[in-house]
Amino acid sequence: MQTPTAPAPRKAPRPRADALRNRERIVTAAREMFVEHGPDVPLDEIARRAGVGNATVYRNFPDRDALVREVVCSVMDRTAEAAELALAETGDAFAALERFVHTAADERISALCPMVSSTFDKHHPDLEAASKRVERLVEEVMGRAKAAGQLRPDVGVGDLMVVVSQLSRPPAGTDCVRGDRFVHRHLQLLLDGLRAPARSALPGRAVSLRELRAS
Amino acid sequence: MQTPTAPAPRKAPRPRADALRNRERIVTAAREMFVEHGPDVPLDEIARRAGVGNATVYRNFPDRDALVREVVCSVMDRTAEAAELALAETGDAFAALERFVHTAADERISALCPMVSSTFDKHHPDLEAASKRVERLVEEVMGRAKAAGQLRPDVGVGDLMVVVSQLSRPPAGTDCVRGDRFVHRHLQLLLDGLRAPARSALPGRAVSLRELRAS
DNA sequence: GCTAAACGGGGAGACGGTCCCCGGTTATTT
DNA sequence: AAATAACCGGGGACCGTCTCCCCGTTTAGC
Repeated sequence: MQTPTAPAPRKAPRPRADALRNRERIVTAAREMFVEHGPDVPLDEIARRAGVGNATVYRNFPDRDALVREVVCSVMDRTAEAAELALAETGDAFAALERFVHTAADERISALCPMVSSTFDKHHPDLEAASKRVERLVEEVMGRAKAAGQLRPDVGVGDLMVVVSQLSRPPAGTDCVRGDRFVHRHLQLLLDGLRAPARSALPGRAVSLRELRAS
Repeated sequence: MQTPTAPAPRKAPRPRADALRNRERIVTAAREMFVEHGPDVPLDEIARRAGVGNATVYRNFPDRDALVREVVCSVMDRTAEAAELALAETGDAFAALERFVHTAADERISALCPMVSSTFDKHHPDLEAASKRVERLVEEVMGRAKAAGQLRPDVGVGDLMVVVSQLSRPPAGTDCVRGDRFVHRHLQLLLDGLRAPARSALPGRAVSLRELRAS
């Protein structure tokens, strides 16, 4: 009774193609909406933006947290890919870091703000995996720039993630069609501040991703 | 029938002392709540945080916009005072700028984010007055640092206000007791990026406060 | 072409925010 | 110190909105 073509060991009726496509569209829409309107945006509006019926959202995700988690994980993956792309740049190490920062902003890294929220399970396995991967890759990007004496040594992965998130986030209450007119400008300011040699001493200590999760 | 002691020209029954105190407490509470939870936070919670009954809020402010406007104006005044304080510093011009930035963050400058919101009357006279004052003073602080060759010339008042607001704003969805542990650290990074000579060219143009208001 | 899975719109139920009412309290006046 | 008027604060009604289910219709996959 085994269908040799389908590797379905048990109860794996592979979902329909349009179902997968819709799920993807929902995650994409949710990412944008979370960035623009915060994590409390009505699910019905996410559905509308995704071009699907509201029921499709509720079918795919048992509750809001599940959707938030999926969005956060997907953004982490995108961020990780941005880091890998930057690492492929074999030339100037700081240029690689710059590329990573600007790309991460475009990939809506600020959508993982809910990660530090109180009502959010930070210990979900998917999440910890994605988190580890990002931290390792970004650490690598930053490490190279530090080793080349181009990046100040007193900043951590957490510092970078928070600052880029904050700078690329749309201002509160904005119905931001404004887009990212200023974002890359301001990111560039930050990057100039990150260059070695440091022009001043920072208060506090370099922060890691782990410290960020520990609310 | 004139009471010579009270300079009440017409219908100016000076409000009771506790009424004024309560009004002030409400504005203070609202500032914190707007910063932490955005401009849509329930008015009842603002009342709770202020330690007054909800009716007192609705009595003092005809609608939400009135309260928001008052908060924005008060924060602008605080920011202006921070700038004046910085200008009093007759020594190093860039040190004055640094002092201003850190103080503005502590004074909750990010509470004037709603100013760029769509549903907000940007042409109210009180607001324009406060706005003018802030722009003039910050322009002066930055001008001095530029003249001294310490501040890169390709940044405007708008750039500074936006960046400081964004960096000092609590991450979305945070019930932020986290406080500003990292804020001053990250502001310092920014300040290092602001120093002359510029380490890179910024995309776009220097932005003024006016451009910011023009949604 | 058949079947079962997925879709989408409409609507019931519940939750939460806004705003008013009114009995009690407190500051001010003489 | 007593009178008076303004102010306070909690409770509750109204209303908009979000959530989530139901069911007739559509569409992918065999």
